[in-house]
Amino acid sequence: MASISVRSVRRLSLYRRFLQESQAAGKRHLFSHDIAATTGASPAQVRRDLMEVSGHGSPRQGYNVAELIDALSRFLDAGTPQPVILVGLGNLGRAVLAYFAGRHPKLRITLTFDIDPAKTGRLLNGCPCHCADKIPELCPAHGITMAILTVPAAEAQPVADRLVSAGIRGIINFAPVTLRVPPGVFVDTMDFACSLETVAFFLRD
Amino acid sequence: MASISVRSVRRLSLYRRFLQESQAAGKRHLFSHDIAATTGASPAQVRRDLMEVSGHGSPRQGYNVAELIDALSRFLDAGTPQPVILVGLGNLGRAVLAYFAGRHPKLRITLTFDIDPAKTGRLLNGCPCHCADKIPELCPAHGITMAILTVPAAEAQPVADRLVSAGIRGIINFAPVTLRVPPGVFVDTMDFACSLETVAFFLRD
DNA sequence: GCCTGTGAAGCTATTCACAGCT
DNA sequence: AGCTGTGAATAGCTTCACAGGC
Repeated sequence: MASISVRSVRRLSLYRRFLQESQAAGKRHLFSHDIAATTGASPAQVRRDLMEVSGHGSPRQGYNVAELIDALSRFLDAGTPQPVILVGLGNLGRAVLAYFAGRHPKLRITLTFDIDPAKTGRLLNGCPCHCADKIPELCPAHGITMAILTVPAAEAQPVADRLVSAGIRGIINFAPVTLRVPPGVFVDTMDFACSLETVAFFLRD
Repeated sequence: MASISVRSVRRLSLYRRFLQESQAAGKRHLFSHDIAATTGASPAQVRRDLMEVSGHGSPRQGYNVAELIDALSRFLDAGTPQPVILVGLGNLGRAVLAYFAGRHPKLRITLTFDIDPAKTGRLLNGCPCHCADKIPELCPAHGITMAILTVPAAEAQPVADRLVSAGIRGIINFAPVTLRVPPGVFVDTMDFACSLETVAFFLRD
């Protein structure tokens, strides 16, 4: 497989979500410019991205929605569902947990961790919360490779280090910190302070 | 001013935050490779980005931390503090509100909005919550141009439309939806479902 | 010696433009 | 006629490499 860029994969994920919404709304066929319009890409880019998943469209009617969703899912999803952990059950952690609850068939938060004894041992959104000390034991035991990190900024790097040594190789980081991780570990930081500053900058003309 | 890319501005914002932390830790001088190492950029990129703000470093000691923070702030910040509104006080909205409370000298959430009467009329983190109906009245009255959108996915586009007609020109969107906005309005979507799928993809080899 | 600042090169991503199809 | 799929062209971003300075 020719190596595909992070940005293309991200767009493919976006296209799939839009296609699923369209399907729910009763659409059977869509053109590249339809997908482009509501996902913010150009029609040419949609077609080029879709080359990677080789879901063929017809010139007459465009893309068959159901077929394309299947092709995208085969491309994007692993065969088996992937368990994900969430570390840090503050406001943000609970919000993210609630957001993901039961939403994605292939990516489910199956365990959560916190250091606060008041939170451990309970269920939140049907999901057990363990003491963060258990990370090195439970992650390998459950074959978990992905984590969502919603701990305070000061904790983020040390917790990330522990996650990595527990076998985690993908992290969605909500702390306003650039994590240092070894090669082969993927991190995506949701840095909204940075986003806000960036948007603010471009409002000044 | 030569036009600068969104990505450069984002990195500059990241550099500044790192410099502020370094300053708090007692650092007076830093080299481009120090900044690069902890922000995930290359040293050459740091230097190139910093060309834009023309904060001059010396070959002997690198960059003077205090001077560079000043230069970055002059570049990134508007002269006066910028008020920001937050719309949608669910779990996520409250988490984001708590996160920003008092954190940024130039960007402050000054008003929040929700449609739930149980939430309106109260203070959250010292910030008054109004009924969403008041957006068209209050935003222009307070000269607000930026919004953080933490409403459910189905509400995001209609609310965004109302924000735009109330004069909002920058939106940080947390809903898993690509917003359609007129030219001149900046949107940054924090799409963590998408991020998680993308990270998951690259873990499969 | 080892840094910064920067032109130039190299690389990646996006768009163009058109052949081929229905 | 109007779409898809795709090679070619363009635009944009990142790194190289080195002159200049301490």
